Amino acid sequence: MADRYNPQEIEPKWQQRWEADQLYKTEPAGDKPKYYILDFYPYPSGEGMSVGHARNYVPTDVIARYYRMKRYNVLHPMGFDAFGLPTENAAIKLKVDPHGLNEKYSANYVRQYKLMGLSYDWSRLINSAHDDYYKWTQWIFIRLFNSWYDPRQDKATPIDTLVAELSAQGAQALFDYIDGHAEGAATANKGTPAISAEQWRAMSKREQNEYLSNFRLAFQQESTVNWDPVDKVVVADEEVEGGRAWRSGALVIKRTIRQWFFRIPAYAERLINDLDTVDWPEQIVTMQRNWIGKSEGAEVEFQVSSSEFRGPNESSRNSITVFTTRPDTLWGATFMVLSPEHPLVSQIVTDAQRAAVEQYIASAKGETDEQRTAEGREKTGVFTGAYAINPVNKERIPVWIADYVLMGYGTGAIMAVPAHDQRDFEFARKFGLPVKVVVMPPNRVIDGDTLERAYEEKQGVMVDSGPITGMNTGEDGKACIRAATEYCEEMGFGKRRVNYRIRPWLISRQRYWGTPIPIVHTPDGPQTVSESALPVLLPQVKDYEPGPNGESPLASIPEFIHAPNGERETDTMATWACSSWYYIRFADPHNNALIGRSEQIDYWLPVDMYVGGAEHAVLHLLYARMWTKVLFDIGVVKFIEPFKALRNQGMILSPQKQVDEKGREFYEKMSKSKGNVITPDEVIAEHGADALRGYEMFISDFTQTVPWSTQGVPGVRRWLDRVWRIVLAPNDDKGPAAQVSAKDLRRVAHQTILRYERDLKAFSFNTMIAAMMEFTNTLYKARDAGLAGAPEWNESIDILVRMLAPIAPHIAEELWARMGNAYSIHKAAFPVADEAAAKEDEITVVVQVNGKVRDRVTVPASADDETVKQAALVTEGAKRFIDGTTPRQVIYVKGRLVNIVM
RNA sequence: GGGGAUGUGGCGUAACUGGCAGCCGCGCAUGACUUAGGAUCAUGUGCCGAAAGGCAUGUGGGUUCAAGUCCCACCAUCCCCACCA
Repeated sequence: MADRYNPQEIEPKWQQRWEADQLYKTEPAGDKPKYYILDFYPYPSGEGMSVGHARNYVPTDVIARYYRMKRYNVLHPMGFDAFGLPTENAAIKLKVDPHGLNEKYSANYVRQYKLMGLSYDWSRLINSAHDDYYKWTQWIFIRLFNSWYDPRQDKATPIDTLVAELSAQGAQALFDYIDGHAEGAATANKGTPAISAEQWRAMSKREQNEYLSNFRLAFQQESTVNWDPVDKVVVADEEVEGGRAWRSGALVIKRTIRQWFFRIPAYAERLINDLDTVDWPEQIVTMQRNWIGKSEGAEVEFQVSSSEFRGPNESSRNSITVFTTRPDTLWGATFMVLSPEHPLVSQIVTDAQRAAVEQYIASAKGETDEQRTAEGREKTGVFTGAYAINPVNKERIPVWIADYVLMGYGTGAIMAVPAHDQRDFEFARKFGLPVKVVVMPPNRVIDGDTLERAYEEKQGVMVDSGPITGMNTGEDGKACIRAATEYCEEMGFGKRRVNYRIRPWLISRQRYWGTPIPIVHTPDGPQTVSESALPVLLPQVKDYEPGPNGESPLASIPEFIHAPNGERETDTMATWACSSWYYIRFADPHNNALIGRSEQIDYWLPVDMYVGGAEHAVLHLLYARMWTKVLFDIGVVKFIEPFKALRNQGMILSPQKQVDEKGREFYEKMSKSKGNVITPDEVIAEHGADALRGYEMFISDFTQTVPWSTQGVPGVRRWLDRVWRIVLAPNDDKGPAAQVSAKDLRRVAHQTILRYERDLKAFSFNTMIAAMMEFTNTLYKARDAGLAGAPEWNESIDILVRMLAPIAPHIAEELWARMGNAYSIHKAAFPVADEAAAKEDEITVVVQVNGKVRDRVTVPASADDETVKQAALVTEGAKRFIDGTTPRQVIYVKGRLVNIVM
């Protein structure tokens, strides 16, 4: 009798041996086919990992191990997203250095990973807070700063090319091109003037730099941003949820500060189009598309009526440009609305309305996003006193300001068509403005009573609409929109325009624990630190608290600020910057001279399989895609999408069932504060890493959110125990005799290989484990049939243990050794399925009468259709129902069933 | 308001192209072996019914020889976006 399966004994033993032998060290780049499988690198928290974190690490490890056994050259690395507020806040609270905390937390993560038997190549470990890493984050920042997006080449280009163009011919040709191309607007900041070459040359260096920042891919701009009063830091739009900051949960307030941005809108079109080239979950692709928010429509220019205009400069002609997706409803525009922040407001407001307008602007500024967008909130706004002329029908319409028009979208101004837009309608009703119907739904007369919900009608016939009167909007309404746009273009007051919802990516943070921005502010404007001077090191500080007015802690260190040519930038980069390129660094992680040798990058990238949580759908995954495209444009990488395939794992919840106030059952997330965290450490201590790994895969469909079950791990442990016994002691504890032939056993073995590989590639890990359990059960039956020791038996055991190796690497290694094989099973080949052996030679066909199962019949797999039908017709179950009559129809579904229709 | 997902035994789930609903596991029941069992082995386990049989995949319709799967309507839950013109 063999000794018992004891994971506590064999797991540490093999883990030490593997580490000593560097068993999982990546092979050098070469001609072998490669497979790069990557987990979202984690932020290492002081709490360590829960069993929920292992939900993706285990399956990716299984895949990595599988591809190694399939003789691929596999890159499976790990790193840490170490910068950021949680560590910094912990450091402030504990009054310690965040550098030290980072090392401590990361080391604990590494310990836990090793405990789980994960096969990362630890020689490639990276940490985004180490200066040999953030040096290259700074290097990319410099490239962004020194680039702009040339719409004529449709790519990022050195800023010097723009400087040369400006001094030679000015910006007019560039802006003519942008105006003529509906998609080109995101190249420059809104309102950038088209200066002449003379004007450019007359500018001071500082003014020139100021002008160029309208084009740079990394630029600083005064801007109203979300301010988190608890963490004392600005947060990006993407980090605000329901008016509250993502991390601290504090209500954000608006603040106007100079901030650094990346010009991600310039890449909007490519970020949408290239989604067609990736194998990602449909849901994530949709979310990215919605986030980028492409809208096609038109820009239309409205002249401000001169008779009412009493601005400081009587002779200037003001006009308001609006963006609309419904130019066909232009004839129904009965007023205009500007955003309170619109620069034209102060110029067009009449003296009589000035006080009211200024008061409104002031109160709008003081509001939080939550107040502004609260559910059911009534529209607010103020009349400016000015009027505009609707260019299509020359009607004089009033110009209002209201906070429901956002400065950040479109032109910050709209034409209001209350008959066909809900928001405009609500506004018109509140302030008694006229409503004019221009799209008449079929079979319906719109009068005062039915006006209320007229905007819900999407189709109809155009009325009172000049040249498009009488046109039918049709199925999609595109024809009228096209006709109206063409009319505007002919008449010269409008043009086709594509608009994107996505805003510049806010990247600067007024905090200590981040990558310093490699910029020096000189009298001539901001300049990048020279590449040879990188990295700009994060200095040691005594106090990590941000200043009372939100200054970075770095601002209080004179030695840091001082640079030969000016003052250093004291903001740091948000961690999104670090994570936007780390997957590239793994190709050549310790190169101090280059971001990575191109032969390494070209061999390993892009990532073949990227696995992590769906919560990063529009944050990290969008930013990383933009950086990849910039690096592609400037020739650093040769791929346009960083992650060929993406999969999202579901969350694991606490096993304790809760009941809400309505009596409904639910499960909570695991969290330290709720005291319901289950750690891999405790599970491994009791049942071993292999059982934990097995259950992480078996628990549910990979993408599903599911509560942990404390009963589940022992169930898998029991299976491993059964594997242990059937391999090492097949003749102990025999059951009653069973009917399994050697051929049957061999067939199941080879069928299991096929199922295993199919399920693994489909991320169907739960059914993959189920297939392995079934195979194990078959082996027990085969033992009871007296097959132990037969050649087919030995082959099956060999197959079983090899297939077990990716799932449960420790027990597989131990069994492999005890079977007398040479170390290591993880260097052995994966079994190859014999398709012929996997084929059934008999099939059992279900016999249905009128769709109900009445019998079943077993026939040779080679039997032809007629033979099977005849066999079915003469079964006892069928005969009882046929009862001498002739069936109307007999349907045979190959290998599955015969349906006799009476 | 817009977009998306999900709904199957007591529980986690499975079901390939429209073809036997419930694989695998948990739990439970009975038995065996045991000084003992939170070990192991065997058998059973959707519901109703003694059985024959009938009923079952959120609800109601439809298509089909055949529907968990396709179509229509509805209900419930969850996620994302949201005064985005």
